[in-house]
This record gives sequence, C-alpha cells and structure tokens, in this order.
Amino acid sequence: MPSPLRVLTRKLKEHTRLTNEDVAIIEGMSHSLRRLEPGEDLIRQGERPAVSAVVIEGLTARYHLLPAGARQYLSFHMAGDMPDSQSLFIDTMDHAVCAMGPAQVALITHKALLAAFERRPALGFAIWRETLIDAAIFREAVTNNSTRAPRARLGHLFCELFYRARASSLTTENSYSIPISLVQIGEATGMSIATVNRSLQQLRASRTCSFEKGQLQVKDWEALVRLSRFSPQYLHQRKPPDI
Amino acid sequence: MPSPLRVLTRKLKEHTRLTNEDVAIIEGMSHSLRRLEPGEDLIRQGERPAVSAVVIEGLTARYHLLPAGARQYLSFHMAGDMPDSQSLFIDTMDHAVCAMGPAQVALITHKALLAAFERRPALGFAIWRETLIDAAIFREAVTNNSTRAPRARLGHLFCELFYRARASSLTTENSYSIPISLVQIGEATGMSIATVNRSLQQLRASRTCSFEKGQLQVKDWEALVRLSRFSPQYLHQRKPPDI
DNA sequence: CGGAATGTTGATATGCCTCAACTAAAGTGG
DNA sequence: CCACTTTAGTTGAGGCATATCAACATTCCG
Repeated sequence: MPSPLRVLTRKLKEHTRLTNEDVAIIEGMSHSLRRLEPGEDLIRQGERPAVSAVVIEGLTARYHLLPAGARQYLSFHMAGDMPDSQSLFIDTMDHAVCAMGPAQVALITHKALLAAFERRPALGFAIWRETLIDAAIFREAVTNNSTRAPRARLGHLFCELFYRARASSLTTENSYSIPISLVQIGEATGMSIATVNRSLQQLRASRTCSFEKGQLQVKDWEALVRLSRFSPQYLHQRKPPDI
Repeated sequence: MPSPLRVLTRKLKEHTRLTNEDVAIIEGMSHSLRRLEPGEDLIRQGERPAVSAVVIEGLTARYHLLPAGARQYLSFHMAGDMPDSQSLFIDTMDHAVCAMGPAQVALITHKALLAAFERRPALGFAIWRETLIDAAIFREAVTNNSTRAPRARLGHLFCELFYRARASSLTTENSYSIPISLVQIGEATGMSIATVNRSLQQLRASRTCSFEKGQLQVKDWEALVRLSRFSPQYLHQRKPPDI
C-alpha cells in the first residue's frame, strides 16, 4: 500500500527530477494524518508550528485575517501541496490556513524534514522550488486582483485552479470540484458578492466555463484562457497538462 | 575594505543568526558589479539567468509585463535584497526586474551559490528564509491592493518601504528616498494616476507623511501606521527598528 | 531656451459597492 | 416526514468613488 505522501512526490515531480532514493526517503517519512472539517483552521496567524502539512485530500486555503473579521484569501492548495511549508524557516505565521471543504493532511515534523534536507540537499531544493512557485502564485494574484476586470479575474482564478488540478490528475472530464462559496470567491478576488454573482453569470453566458454548487465546468478552455489572459508559465510545470 | 556583499550579510542577520564563518563565506564570494541606469532592466520575463543579483545601492523592482505594455509592479528591493533569488531554482523568469533610479548590483553565479549551500546548508536556509519573506511581502500586496482604500493603500506601501529601509539603516532622519513616479505608484497599487495624486494630497493633509520629488517624509509614524493598518509581523525582523 | 516628461486639476461617466428584499437550498428538531 | 431555521445565492435600485479624459502647470534635460 503506497504512502499517503505519494501525492507529494508526484507534485514535486511536476517541476523537479527526483531519484528513486529521493522518492523513497520522502514517502518513508514518518507522519500523522489529520482530518479537517469544512472551514476548520489548520493553523492560525501568530502560531509557531513545529510541523508542516501536506494536503492529502480536499482543498485548503491561506488567508489573512482583516480587522473587521473579514478575510483575504491568498491561495488555494490541493493534494500534494504544502500550504504551510514556510513555517519550516519562518517561525511565526503571518497568515492562517484553513480547509475549504472536508480535507485530510499529513503532518511531518520540521525536525524530520530538516534532517532529510541535510542528508539529501536535493530534497530541500525541491521543496524550496515548491515554495518559489507559491511565491509566483502570489505575484500573479497581485496582478490578477489589481489589473483585471471582474470577469477576467474570476476566469483567471478558475484557469489557475483547473490547470493545477489537471496537472495533478484531480479533474474528471472537464470539471473540478471547488468547495468554495461566492462570499469566499469575493474574499479571494477582492470583489463584492454581488459582482461575483453577476460575473459568474457572464462567464456562464459566454459558454467558457460555469461554476455552480462547487463544481467548476470548463466548456471552452481556449476561449476561457483568452478571456482571462491566462498564461501558465508562472506555474513552472515541467510538462504542461493537456486540456 | 569591506566587500560590497556586506549589505547582504547585514540583511540576512535581520532575520537569521549567522556564524562568523558564514559571514566570511558570503562576503568572500566572487562577484561582478553592474551599474544600472534608471529604468534599465536587470532581467526580463522569459530569460534564464545563470547569476543572481544582490542590490548594493539604489532601488530595484519586480514587475509583470501586461498585454497593453503596461506594468504591474510587484515588489521593491533595496540594498541587501536579492530581487531575483528565485532564478536559482526556477529557470525561466515569470517576471522582470528593473532599476527604479540609478542602482548598482552584485552578480553571483548560481553555481557559486549552490556550492556554498552544499558546504554550509545554513547559508542556503538563510537565503531560503529571505525568499519566504519575499513571499510574505507578495501576500501582503495582495491584501493591500485588494482590500484597502486608496489612502491606506498608499500609506501601507510607504510604511513597508520605510520600515524595511529603517531596518537596513537606509533612512536619514525621517525621510527615505524612493525614486518612483506617480504613474509607477499607480502601477504598483492598482490605481489610476489621478487617484494616486489626490490620495497623496490627502496623506499630506493628514500630516502623517508626504511624498514629493521622490522623497518620502514620515511625519507621524504612529498615525500613519494606524491609518494604513500596517503591522510589520509579515516582514519577520528579529528585532524591529525603532521609528 | 525649447521640448519632453511628470505632476496637477477639473469635469464626466460608469462600474462597482452597499443595501435590501427575496428565493432556494440545506440542515435541524419536533 | 414535515415545519422551521439558517445559510447561500439571486436580483434590483441607488449612490458614490474611482477611472477616464482633457487641459494645464511644472520640472527636468538636452
């Protein structure tokens, strides 16, 4: 029976060549599993965790807590992602991580990870690269939320999630399950729920994609990409998935 | 005569303890110096550099190139920062880096850096930490540009730059030189030049800070911080500068 | 001194936020 | 299983803020 950490090695292979030994080391790491309820926090702002998580199943998100209690969602993380890898080297969390729908994560102690890096620097470099791709995703979010009109902004978010999910074989046909509410989409893209709603309708009307009841359906990928000005270089996949 | 790379070790010490040997290794690294004209690109989107830069003097910025030829500025980098550290592990640049005013950078080959990491993993971890702080800055930019009103948005940008400059002893009295135009401020914060202008006037009127002719003057730090909802945890300084 | 770049100001329009009312769906308890 | 409550989504009306445009002022450079 394969380790649940197989999702991680699969993810790392999307951008990095790993030797069999590297794979064995990662998949052999001791870890604990934790189930998360929808909305449950994995870590909160200000905490100093001694473990890092790998998403095994479901969707998690990073977010800033804003004064009024509102949130700014920063990024979304699916199977194989490490939503709190930064806590390895930065002790105090400057943001929180929560589960969007029901999720499961594997927890690995920082100690064990650092020991593995000492033994095999290439493993550290692979995860470093992973954190750099995270940074690229944040940069793109800056550009997305600062420059694109509502329709394109939503479209771009969907493009990114679909592309990443596809690369990790998490899509079925042309749909991907995203357990997120309209309010939360607004909190990710910096728009009001009313505008989110109307923009979703426009996307549906344009026959490029639809989002209903947590299901993203991509109907015309090329057109969606064009409309959203999506270009996936920033995700740094070795071989782009075919969509 | 101290190495120009001293600015880098000083920067790393802001968040990481380094041994004397670590310091000696970094400051002893072979490098070349390059002067940049105002606006000159250090690297362009799509390039695959074999060197990474350390800012020695002046201000540099990362930016996305947008379809119409416009830009989205993503972050600003002052003495000691490494604006393209990510190219160490991600070969194709997904954004560009340019000089804002006249600047000078030191270039170190990736090869030399990687060799140093092998020899002293702690050095790699220090620079990794640096890239993670970069990521935190991008996250904060997402929140800033997505949630804050114009005044606070500009104020927050100024708070961050001033705080970082202060931590690196780059401020004189309460002012810091930022060679940036109103257009560029707009391209960083996602607002039109007209709004930038009027918001700057509001800031001046509020007697919290002023920005004129490339000079940021902080007049009432506490009030500016309050108005901008700035809290510096995300910059992860070991000891905050006193302002 | 002349031209270009940068900054300033005003007028206008529109796109998005806010608010409110309503519908639909989902979860809860009798 | 149905009534009830709660949550999520939908729609419309209205007002404000910010983008856009245009004219002008100022500064910077050659």
